[in-house]
Amino acid sequence: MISSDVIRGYNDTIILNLLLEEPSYGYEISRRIRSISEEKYVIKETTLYSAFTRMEKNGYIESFYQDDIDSGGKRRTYYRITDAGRAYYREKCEEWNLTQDVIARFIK
Amino acid sequence: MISSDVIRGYNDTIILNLLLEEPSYGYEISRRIRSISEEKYVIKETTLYSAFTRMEKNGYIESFYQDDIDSGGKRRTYYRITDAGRAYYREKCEEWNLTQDVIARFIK
DNA sequence: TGTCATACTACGTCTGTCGTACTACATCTG
DNA sequence: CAGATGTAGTACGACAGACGTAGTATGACA
Repeated sequence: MISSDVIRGYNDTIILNLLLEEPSYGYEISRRIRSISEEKYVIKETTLYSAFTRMEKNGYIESFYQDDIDSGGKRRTYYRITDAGRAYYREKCEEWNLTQDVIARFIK
Repeated sequence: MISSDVIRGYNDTIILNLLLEEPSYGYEISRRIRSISEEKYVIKETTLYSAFTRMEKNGYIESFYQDDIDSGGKRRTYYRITDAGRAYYREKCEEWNLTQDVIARFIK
């Protein structure tokens, strides 16, 4: 099991990747990261929600409220990726590929 | 070009990798990282030297002084990897492989 | 003589993650 | 009916690693 700390700097990218498909909210994002990573990575709540705040401030995502019927009319904060967010995601993907390549030269 | 920040947490691993072969000192490590990465990664001096301090404190490396003839008898601080350092390096390599695999699932 | 390369050290700042704790509602279980 | 568990967050302070800036000191080279 991995900690958010070793993924530091790429939590935002992971979240944006999931928001590419459709708007979502904290708890769902959290569960999806967990299942996609096959339980290898469980993001901390504080890490997740502070990423939302930061990314909304940076204009990478936008929030809106939605009262879902299936959860007994519970109000959730949904997030939607913006064009700036999509651009940032692409940049981070390129950066990641470079980084990965560099680190690989020093790892056995 | 990559910053030390995106490699955060793996600078120590990179340094240890170079020390696996033979003891070395700051400036040389710096140049080797630069050349091995083909100028893609240039570690900051402060990052490098604080990594030395941290790793010596953790027992992963040991320092010794050597007055080199080829550099006009200049005194350099050399570092040598310890057994604990080798073990730590192996752990970090495994962690890296896991992390890489997880992040890859969220990167296009 | 001055600039460049070498070889560091000191100190304070910043960012992202973490730990802990707390709220609130719904559903499930004994 | 109570209490545990799952859902869906918020608040706040601590911490570690990287960064920026600056300064020291030596030797080589032009």
